[in-house]
This record gives sequence, C-alpha cells and structure tokens, in this order.
Amino acid sequence: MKAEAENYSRLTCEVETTLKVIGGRWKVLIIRELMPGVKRFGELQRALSGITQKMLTQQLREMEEDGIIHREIYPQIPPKVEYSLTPLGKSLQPILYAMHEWAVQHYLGQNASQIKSESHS
Amino acid sequence: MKAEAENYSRLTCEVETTLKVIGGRWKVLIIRELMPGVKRFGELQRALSGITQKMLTQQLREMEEDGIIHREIYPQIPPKVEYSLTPLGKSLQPILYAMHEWAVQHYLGQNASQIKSESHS
DNA sequence: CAGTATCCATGGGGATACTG
DNA sequence: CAGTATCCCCATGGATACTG
Repeated sequence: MKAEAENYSRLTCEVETTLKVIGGRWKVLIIRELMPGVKRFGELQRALSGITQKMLTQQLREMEEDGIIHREIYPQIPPKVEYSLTPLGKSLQPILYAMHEWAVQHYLGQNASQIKSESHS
Repeated sequence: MKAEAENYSRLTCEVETTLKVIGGRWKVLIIRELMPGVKRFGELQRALSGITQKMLTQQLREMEEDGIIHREIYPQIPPKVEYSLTPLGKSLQPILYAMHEWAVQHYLGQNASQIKSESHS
C-alpha cells in the first residue's frame, strides 16, 4: 500500500484498506485469471478482453506494490514476463469467494432487494 | 442494483456486483455507523466528519436502491429521517469483518507486503 | 512481447448556495 | 432538519502511437 497511508489516516476502518487493494477497475478479474496459476502479460490481456495495455500494466503494478502478485521477468528477447499470485494474494480468496456467494445468493441475476428486505422473519 | 446490469454482462464475475454495493467512497463507513442501530441523517453527517450533504445523500440513495439500507421518513416539521441496515445490509457483516481482519493481519499499520510475500512457509 | 509516453474524455466527488 | 441544485476540479481510465 505504498506510503499513501496518510490519505487514509482518518479512516480508522481497515475495511477500506482491503477495498483499496481489490477495488481497482480490473483487479478482481486479474486475480481470478491468476487463481489457476501463472500467466504471461499477453495471456492476461487476451483473457480480459477490453482492457488496454496501459490499464493492465497499471493495475498489475499497483497489485505488485500491494504485495498480492509477483512479477517474474525473464531477461530475453523477445521479453517474457510472468505474473502470479503471492501467498498474500492467495489469502484473498476466501474474501472473494464470500463476495461471490453474497452476490449469487442476494442478487440472483435481477434485483432481489425488495423481496429480501421485506422478508423479516 | 438497478437496471445497470447490462454494463456488467461481460464480467461474469459476481464479485464485482458485491464490490459495486460496498465500493462507494463512503459506503463501508456508513454501514459501520449503522451497525449498532438506527441513525438520523444529521447523526451520520456528524459521525462521518468530512462528508458533504450531497455525498451522504447520494451514497444513502444508492445503498437504498441496492436494498442494504432502509429509509424511514417521519412526515413532520422539521423533517426527521432515520436510516438503518436491512437484513440484506446486515448480511454483509461477515464479509466486512473478513476484509477488516485481512487488513489487520497483513497490513499491520505499515507496509508488510515484502515480509509476507517472502515468507513462503 | 511487454511495455512507455501522451493526449483526452468522463464522471465521481467536493464546495457552496438555496429550500420545503 | 434533511435535503436539492449548480458549478467545478481533477483523478481515473481509455485511445493511440512509439520502443527496447
């Protein structure tokens, strides 16, 4: 989380820290792609159709700084770079799974808010 | 989650749905304030020092649309409006708690990324 | 292949003023 | 008290071009 801590000093709520780590536009999607294992830059870009090189690089760098992914550079021509989840990155899995389950259970494809908020049994 | 579903159709990742619900600038802080129980608009604004009326209103409306908070209006002068978490909103607690714990364990106040990513058992 | 470097559009979010 | 209504800034993110 670099040295931006000062911006969040008044938060006192660590939930926001985690939110920062996974809250980026493409981060959870990147994490999902890396769950099975190592992937190269190009593979990620193809998997995340729609993402630009700039955004992919940017998000990967932030995630690297936050310590959740590892960047392995092979000094060769043409270049080869592999990305993988660090143990810290993998430790996010239960959280992401819980978030997935929550959405599946409460937003079954459409807006189930009303139904849910009325069922006060 | 209103009818914006089309924007996320290609995501196929429900984690993003949950992220949308709690990802707003002030949402987790608002949820935390409402955890103990009902609060009025003014109470929330005082508790979240720094938030503007516009933002507080906006975030509350979004959360209401997502079905995680309830808005009780008392038709009187001066107006009185009370906000509370719906069952759906309360169901987020385990997730928020997990996120809190994750941050506490892995970002003990400073940057513990390196230590963590190096400690491969 | 895996990036930088620029430029640019959008809108999220803030400040301020006004109101039923 | 609990909001709207505006105006505005700038950070986020996208498009495009270039490179070791």
